[in-house]
Amino acid sequence: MQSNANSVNIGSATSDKKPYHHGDLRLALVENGMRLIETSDANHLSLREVARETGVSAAAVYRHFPDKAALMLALANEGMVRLGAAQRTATAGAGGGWDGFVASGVAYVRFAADNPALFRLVFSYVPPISLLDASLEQVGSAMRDLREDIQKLMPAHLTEAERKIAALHAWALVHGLAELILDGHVARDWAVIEKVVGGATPQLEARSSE
Amino acid sequence: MQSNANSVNIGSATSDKKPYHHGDLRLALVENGMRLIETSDANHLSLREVARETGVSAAAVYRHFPDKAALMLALANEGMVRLGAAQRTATAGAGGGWDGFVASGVAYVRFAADNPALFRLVFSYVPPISLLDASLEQVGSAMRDLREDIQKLMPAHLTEAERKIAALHAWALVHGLAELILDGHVARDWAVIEKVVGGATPQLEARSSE
DNA sequence: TGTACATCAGTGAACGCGCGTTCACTGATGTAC
DNA sequence: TGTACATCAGTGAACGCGCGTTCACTGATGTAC
Repeated sequence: MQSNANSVNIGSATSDKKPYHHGDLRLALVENGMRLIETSDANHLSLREVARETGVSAAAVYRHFPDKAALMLALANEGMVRLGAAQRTATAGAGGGWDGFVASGVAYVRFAADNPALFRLVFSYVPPISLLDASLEQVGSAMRDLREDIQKLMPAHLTEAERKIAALHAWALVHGLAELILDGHVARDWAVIEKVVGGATPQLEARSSE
Repeated sequence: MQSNANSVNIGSATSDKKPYHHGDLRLALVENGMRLIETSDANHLSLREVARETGVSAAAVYRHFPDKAALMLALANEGMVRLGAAQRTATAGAGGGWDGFVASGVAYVRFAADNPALFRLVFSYVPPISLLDASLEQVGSAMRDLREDIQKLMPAHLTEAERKIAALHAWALVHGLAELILDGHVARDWAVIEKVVGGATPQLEARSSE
């Protein structure tokens, strides 16, 4: 099945881009889109660019995706999956517990720093009108997994309400760090970032000394 | 000097937009730009749109700004100023101290929620290559003020290094909340947000119970 | 008070660009007889 | 084994769009004599 002989672009062989060989164009589009969005510094990815990179006409994309949003959603979904994987790897690597929790947070920030455009795509494309559309479901569920992963890592002695607040605090903290780094307001200083994510926050101290 | 009689667009009186009267077009552009960006839900503001809203040709903008980036920078600067003002008002309203600190953080989040496009413009347009350009200086300094305001509000008994970490923590926390709200991942539930910003974080508890 | 002139903030038409999307089409593939 | 045909994933040209920016221009304003 996976013969690599019958190239589609025999006619337009001038392109030096790696030509797409018959097989799964949908997959090739997503792969090339991911490569583009990992590489690119701009935070705008166009359908034509993905098609161009894949060595295929823009119209060909419409055989596999109803519109641009659907293509972007596929990329966002893949990004979401990778972000989750990076976090889980980090948690496991740190041996769980508090260190694992911190490692997971740092991994979140590092993922953003390493994949700026992808990170932004994930969070801007995931939940627009959310639950109605079926294709959004899988992305939505990846996002839900991420939230639940955070909650699972919370200290066990907290009440449900406390866990919710604490999880949101943790998420917002790493998300804010990520965004500030991407916008250039905060340096990629991992020693500092680890301290911020893992360190004690001043709030408790301030309260107790009030 | 501020005669309001000599309208510039006598010829094209078909427009029902409030016509621009001679005076300070630069100011009018910024004002209308601010109104547009406060209103708009999209996070893209075009030079032509601002000119249109002001009732003036797109080319007229170039009498007052060298290019689009300069216009956007002016808007970002104004946004920065307003954000700072909102925070200082909130701090003062809460009477300083810990409550003031929390109020300042909540004001930051609320400002973002109320002015999504403006908030994003501020943070994306402020620091690109930063210090080299003179017009960037004023925006840069407004940003510096904001950071210093945060640091000033930190508990006094911390060391310089601790303050730096703590300030970054606080900033990242509210910034992350803001972004997550703008992307629709977190609800505009101000009771919850106040708890997240003002509440004790789980980190310290987790560490002490480790 | 009147005339000649420089200044300069605006106009509006045009430019080239890249975009998302549509459309009639082509040519290879696989199946039915 | 050979022929007729349906399927369908691709092409490439075209569409309309809004954008940022440039350009020669116009017409009001203020000044010099």
